[in-house]
Amino acid sequence: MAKGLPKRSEDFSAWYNELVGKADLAEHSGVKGCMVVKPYGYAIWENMKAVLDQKFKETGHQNAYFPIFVPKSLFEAEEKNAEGFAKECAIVTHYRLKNDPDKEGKLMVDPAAKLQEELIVRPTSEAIIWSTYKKWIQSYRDLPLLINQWANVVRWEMRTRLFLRTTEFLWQEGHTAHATKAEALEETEKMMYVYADFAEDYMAMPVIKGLKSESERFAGAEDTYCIEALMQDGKALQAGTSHFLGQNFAKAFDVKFADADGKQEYVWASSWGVSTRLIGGLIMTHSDDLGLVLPPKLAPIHVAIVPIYKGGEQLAQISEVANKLKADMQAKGIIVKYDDDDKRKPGWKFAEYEMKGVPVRIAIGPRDLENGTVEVARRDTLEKESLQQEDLAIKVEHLLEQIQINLLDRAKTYREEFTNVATTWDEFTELIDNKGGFVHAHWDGTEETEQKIKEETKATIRCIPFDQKEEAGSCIYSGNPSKGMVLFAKAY
RNA sequence: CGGGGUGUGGCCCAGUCCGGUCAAGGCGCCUGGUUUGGGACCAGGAGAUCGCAGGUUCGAAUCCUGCCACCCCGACCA
Repeated sequence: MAKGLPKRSEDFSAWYNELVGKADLAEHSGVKGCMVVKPYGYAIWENMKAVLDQKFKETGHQNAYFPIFVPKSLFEAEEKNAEGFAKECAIVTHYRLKNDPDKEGKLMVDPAAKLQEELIVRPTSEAIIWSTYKKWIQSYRDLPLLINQWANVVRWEMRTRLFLRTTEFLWQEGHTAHATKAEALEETEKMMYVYADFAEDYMAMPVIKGLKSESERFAGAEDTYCIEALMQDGKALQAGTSHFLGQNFAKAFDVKFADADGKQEYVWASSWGVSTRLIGGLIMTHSDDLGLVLPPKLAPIHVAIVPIYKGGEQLAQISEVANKLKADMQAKGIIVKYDDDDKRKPGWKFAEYEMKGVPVRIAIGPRDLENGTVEVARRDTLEKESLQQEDLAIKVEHLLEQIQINLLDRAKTYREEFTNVATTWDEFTELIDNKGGFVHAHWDGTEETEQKIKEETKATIRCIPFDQKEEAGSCIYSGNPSKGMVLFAKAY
């Protein structure tokens, strides 16, 4: 593993890219815009997935799986949704290759194997799912229908970045059907809270909950709820969205149900999703110039134990202590790696576990054998202290809790520092251009103004925060009346 | 889609302008030995049709033509 990372302060983008590689999270594949998620990175995703999956089930959802291909005729049924995604679709047109008569050993697309109807590789699954729901829903007794799917989707973006925006990515998408508007709205909001709780409690990533402006709304939605996080470079990251779809998809796919009075009604819908992008958010929220910093609740390894020894005999003595401590910690559900690999020196291992963001490192050497101690180093603050071996598992358990709390606190403090209010256009541009971060400002509510602000500053409305108070003001750009402030930032 | 790069052992890359012991170096890997409290060292060893296809030439990683792929910066988006 190579040494050192670029400094965040000098080139945040290069820092991020190199960190992803050096922490062994993912790498570029031979396929444009597509990544290989490596075991360590995938382990983080699995941890995220496990927690979210449980939360979805606790809120009454079931998992199912729908096809990756969407026939074009289904795809185009909900017009706005289709239009929104049309520019970034991969399309299957043929189903067979054959030997190329002109090029020995090469294959070509068999023109005889052209599909009658093209298949769209799902950029999202509303179409295929709602065409299925039509068959599943007849009566109010079939509602609510609460389904989640873990899947891959493809969006042919112009420009990609590992985890943050890849052509293919992993995500979950919830698709629910309800008898009433109120119920669908409640669901939409509920899932946004599930995401927000996950972001804060597990990722230690504070988020702002709010509503997207019309132009930022999901294609085909009536309303998009979102959680927005702030990265260390002052840019915002949309970390999750939950959409109230109204009856748009029900109407497009003719999904009606008989209510208790036998009257036919269109069902109400929501959809919501988070993706492997969360890993990008996790990285950019906590990590430092030494590498990844992971919150204990999502770290694949909680504790790495590094022996420091001279000769096999000493190693054996240390291993005895290490294995006992490891067993104690494991009994408390702490994931421990005892790294007695003789091919690496301690210094190398220290740097390696720092790069990989392991929350706690324990070193045990001859001094410790004598004193009955171990050296405990925490990744978040880089502090080291010597602790007695007695009750170490309990101490480490507490330490992991503290690290989890500290990471969230630190991220909150950072976000507070980089959240400001602008009352004039000058203040606004000054903040956006020079300081970065979130900027609260009055907006006249028009798409035109939103667009102009974006053109002139690159800042977009991240959301209309739920906890924003209603107050009369005047738009920082147009000077027209505003009903309240909204949240601006440059975004990923 | 514009702009800029890159493609050479598993990885990072030198060499390309100026064609000829040029396929160099570092990391990693294998063998042996010494080491081990912040990325060890010594000795020996294995590993490359220089992105692909043509062409020029006595001779091409190097020059010419065409193609392909990926990355980075923007516009578009999760």
